[in-house]
Amino acid sequence: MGDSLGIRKPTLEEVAAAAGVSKMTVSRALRGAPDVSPETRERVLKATEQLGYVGNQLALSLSSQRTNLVAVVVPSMSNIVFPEVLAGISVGLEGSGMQAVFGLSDYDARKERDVIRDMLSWRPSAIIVTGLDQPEDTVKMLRSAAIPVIQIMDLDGTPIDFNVGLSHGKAGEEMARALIAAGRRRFGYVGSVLERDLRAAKRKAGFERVLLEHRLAFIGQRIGDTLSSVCLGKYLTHELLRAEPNLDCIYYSNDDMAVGGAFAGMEASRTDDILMAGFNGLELAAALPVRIATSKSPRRMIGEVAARLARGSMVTGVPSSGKITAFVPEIIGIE
Amino acid sequence: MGDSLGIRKPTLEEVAAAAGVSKMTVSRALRGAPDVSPETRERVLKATEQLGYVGNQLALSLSSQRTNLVAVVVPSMSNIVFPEVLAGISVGLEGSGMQAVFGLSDYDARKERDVIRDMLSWRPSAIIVTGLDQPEDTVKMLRSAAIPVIQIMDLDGTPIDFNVGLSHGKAGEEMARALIAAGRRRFGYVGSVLERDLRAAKRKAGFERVLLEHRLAFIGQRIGDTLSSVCLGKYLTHELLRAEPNLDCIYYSNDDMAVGGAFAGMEASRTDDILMAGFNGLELAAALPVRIATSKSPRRMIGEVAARLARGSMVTGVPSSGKITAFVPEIIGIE
DNA sequence: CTTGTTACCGATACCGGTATCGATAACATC
DNA sequence: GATGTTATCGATACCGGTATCGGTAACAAG
Repeated sequence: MGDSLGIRKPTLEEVAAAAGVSKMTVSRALRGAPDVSPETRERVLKATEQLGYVGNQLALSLSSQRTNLVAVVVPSMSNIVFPEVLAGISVGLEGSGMQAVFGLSDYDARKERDVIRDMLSWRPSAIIVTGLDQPEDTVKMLRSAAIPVIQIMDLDGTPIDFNVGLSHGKAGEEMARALIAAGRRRFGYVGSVLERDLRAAKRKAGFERVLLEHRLAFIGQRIGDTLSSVCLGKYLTHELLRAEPNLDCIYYSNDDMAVGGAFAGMEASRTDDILMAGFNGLELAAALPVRIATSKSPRRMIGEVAARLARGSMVTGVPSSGKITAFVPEIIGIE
Repeated sequence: MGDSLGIRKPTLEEVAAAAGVSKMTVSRALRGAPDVSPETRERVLKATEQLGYVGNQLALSLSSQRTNLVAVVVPSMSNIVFPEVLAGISVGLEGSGMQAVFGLSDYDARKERDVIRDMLSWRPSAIIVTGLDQPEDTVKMLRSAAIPVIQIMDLDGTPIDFNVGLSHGKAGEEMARALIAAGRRRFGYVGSVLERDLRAAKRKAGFERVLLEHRLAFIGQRIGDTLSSVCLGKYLTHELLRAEPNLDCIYYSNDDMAVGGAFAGMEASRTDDILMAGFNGLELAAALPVRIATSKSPRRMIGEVAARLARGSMVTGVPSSGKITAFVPEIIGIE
């Protein structure tokens, strides 16, 4: 407990006593408000220093009726995507004095609702949530919070307030088009728990729409029942390659799975005649000894833009940018 | 702003008015305190429901003089290690009603101090920080916060209060011993910005101590000047292999770098005569088509234990477990 | 009928800040 | 000397909860 368990931290009142002024004057001096003489300010600052005074955000926020908190809810931390979004948010918040409070929903709508409720009880000045597919009661809660709701990552749906992301349906479509244009015809699919990762499901649906347009379809697919991972991707790919040896392309639910697929391809010596396609554009994918296709999602940027919107809301109550920020992922690794 | 910008959220007072009781009674009813008749409780709950009342943690915490916040400061989010620690913390906190507030230090001591200061102004009931090497003024600040300070990941140093992690010096030593026992003799090293990643530096120092014991030394090394990544590991490894073609083992600052190294080895067709050794035991490393050696660090577990300590502190003020929780990483991938 | 006892509830004082308005003193102006 | 102006500061009332104590009504016991 430090070396002073139980010793309360000094309050404004105590600093005031030490400086021989009222706490109101201390408050003004520390905030750099006018109406404080230079000498008094000096005395106050010295007393603050000596006592090691640290402001109390609880009292500040309660009193001033606004917090510098931004609530962030993401589904998972087990692949690098959401951490990078968080890093982007952290960078975007830098210098604003705002703090991110984060919670995990674990791809579970009920858990998400509970986490959001907990968050809202802190009266954050903005909340960033993942996706647009919250159930009705969650949406109602978010609306009645009367703060900007920033929905990130996804674009396919009706946003509550602000929306920063990309269309996963279109991303799937574009990838399919690019692969077909590159001559691929015999497609397989490898993914995992799509009923939870709705964005992956949207990409798959988009991909299939385009396949259908070309009178094509997935020849074979494997859906895992654990969270996506490199291991799972590798395992399922081995399975799929055994069952359908004549595939010339496999679309994966994301890059983690696709990298696993690439490893499986290497182990099966199928690196030349089959192309693995993922989603995200992980740094890892670029370093791979074999080429894989992927769509580069602007994860950091999404975080930064979301943070900017949150910042704006603190100053003006209304962010300056538009309601929807749409990104179009760049496809790389084909040809 | 939802559909009700500016509409203040209902307060206890308003719920009380709606239920026809005093706000004290509402407070009691909602907290499940005794001294409330079943009928009154019912009325209160209905009013709460109708108004969509959500408690105000600011007022609660200020009034009760304790928060359910746990501050967490980690250096980075750009590899999967710290996100997994955060996930562990999140899991460990589950059901306790506590919230994690997180900040990034970016491997920068000054930034870390500022972030910690900001965090402390929220009067968290515990704080989790990374490593034991905070400068004096930061330590002073942490001590005077009069809350449990939980230092994680590292063990080599003097903890402030609680310490959960492993000895990176020893981890380096053990890896060196294991590799030497397996017959490796001609070692190289690849790492990045060690003056910032102090734990990687400790591992390297430990590794070198054992090398010295055996009258060995790194034959060649490459130190990058950007953050560790798969790409960087691959690039530096190619460089090192060109400069020192007769190495039979390369020790890396972590698994990201080692995986990059493995890719370089594959590209240079050196998978049979040289072993790459990293640190962390990433899931990715296990899926690789080639074997690499690594020490499995219990990242999730460290997070969970830290969270448990934080929880304990909220109830009793003093966690029940011991002051130091030491893990010994298991070495895998040799033989 | 008086006196406890118990169950339930409200009034009041905080928690540690900020907003607002009023007070005081020093100085300039008439 | 009376008055206005400006700079500086303090007193007070909040913010939205909780802790604490006291009050009232109903019922049992004497």
